[in-house]
Amino acid sequence: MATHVVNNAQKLTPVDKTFCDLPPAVADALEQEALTTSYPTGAVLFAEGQAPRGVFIVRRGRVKLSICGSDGRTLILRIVDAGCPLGVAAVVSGRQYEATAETQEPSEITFLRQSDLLRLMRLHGELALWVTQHISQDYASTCREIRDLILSDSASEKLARLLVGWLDQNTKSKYPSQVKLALTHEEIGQMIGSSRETVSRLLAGFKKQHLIQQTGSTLVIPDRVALESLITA
Amino acid sequence: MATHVVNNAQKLTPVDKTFCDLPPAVADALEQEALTTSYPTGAVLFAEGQAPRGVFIVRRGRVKLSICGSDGRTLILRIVDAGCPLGVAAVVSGRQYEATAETQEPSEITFLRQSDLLRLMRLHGELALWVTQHISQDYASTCREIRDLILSDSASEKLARLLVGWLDQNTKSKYPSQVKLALTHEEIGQMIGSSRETVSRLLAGFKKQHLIQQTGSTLVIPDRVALESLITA
DNA sequence: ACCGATTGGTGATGGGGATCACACATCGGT
DNA sequence: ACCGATGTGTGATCCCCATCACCAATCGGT
Repeated sequence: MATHVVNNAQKLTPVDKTFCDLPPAVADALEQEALTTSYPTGAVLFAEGQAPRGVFIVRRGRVKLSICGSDGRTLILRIVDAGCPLGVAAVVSGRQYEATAETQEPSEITFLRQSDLLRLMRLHGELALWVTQHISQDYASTCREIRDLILSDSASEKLARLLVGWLDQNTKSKYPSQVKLALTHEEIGQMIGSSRETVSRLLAGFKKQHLIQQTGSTLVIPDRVALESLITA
Repeated sequence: MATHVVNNAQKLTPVDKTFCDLPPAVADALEQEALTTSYPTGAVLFAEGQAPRGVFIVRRGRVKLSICGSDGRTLILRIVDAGCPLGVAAVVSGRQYEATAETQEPSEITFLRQSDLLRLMRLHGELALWVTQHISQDYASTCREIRDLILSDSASEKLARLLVGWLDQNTKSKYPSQVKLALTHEEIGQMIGSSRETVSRLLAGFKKQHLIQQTGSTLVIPDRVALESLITA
């Protein structure tokens, strides 16, 4: 694991992002009922198939959302950053959690019980709307995931798409063509539905074609367009 | 197409299912604003990528929900029966429709404009909740789809799972081990992410193993357990 | 009853990637 | 500085299934 860049960037407030884009009144109401806890790396917030207990809101850190098949193989749905709620759909619908949530670094996470969330949703229309928006967003991103993973389907295309996607999250950073590689090859494989070895080989190939350069855990993508040209292929 | 079983079962009311599980007051309000139309087979209600105009509620008939990849291949997300709303997530989030909706048989469909839905949601808390529930449901089913399609991944396993799924929708029918085959092999392929030929071969194989019998467009699955045993494999 | 169009069956072939098997690198702790 | 654990590089092999190529069967309309 090349991770553990333990955040030293934010020490202004105890918790940097307040409750996301929620109006202060609602945020306060949430804060009243909620419980914020620190978790170490590898903590499982909830597991696929469990009955919903409540929602978890990532305040600091990163959480891996994954599902696993009958044969034991794992697919990572997405990596969730601070500001995002987890398990909302399950809590609202009362069905079991659709995926497993596991911290990828030491994280601070706010928990809100199912009953409290539902009550507050009834009280605050904005909260209900916020919840609904987030679920739709998750739905949309899952649909994209399906399309990308099933209709591709060369592994190199999927990997290229993943890398380009990472670039897109970095547009505001100082070096927008750099990406911190916070995942093992195995995990990358679990994101694109292929094996560790294939990822290794593909990355090597990309380097040989000068599509990427790697120094330590930093990836540089000099020519984004070249990488994108693999995708339509 | 072996379809066109044009429903002769329900002629009691002009539209059988009223607005699903909605309380009458809300249903009436919807009916006020909504517009119900008859569509022929093959009509496209909305297409992946379009800006959301409103939601479509299937009152009678069946609608195919699909996405398509850059290479033109198609994946059918699910077949939607009467009583279900379509395009809700897109309308609520304001993002583009995530999939394409196309009628599979002559259908009656109620359309409700985006602005009207949002206004009514604000007025009727139950409606907002209903919407949210449906989106969560779609989200859950999409997650299942991902798991089944990516983590399987022998094609026979996927097909077996599909067949068993069809059985589950029939539990209340007179012959719970029979399934009306309303899809072409090509479409089945698009549901499990494989080719027409593979589906043909697999079905032939299943017949040879006496896992299924087919007469006309009726499938009989004599031993559900045997079929399920393919899934864990 | 005809004929074009859509659907279904089945062989042959090839390729992409999973899997197995090792060796090397790197990390983290005591 | 050592050593086990974890992650990475790369060859060899093999098998599933997409694809191509045809033909048979069935449907649907006039």
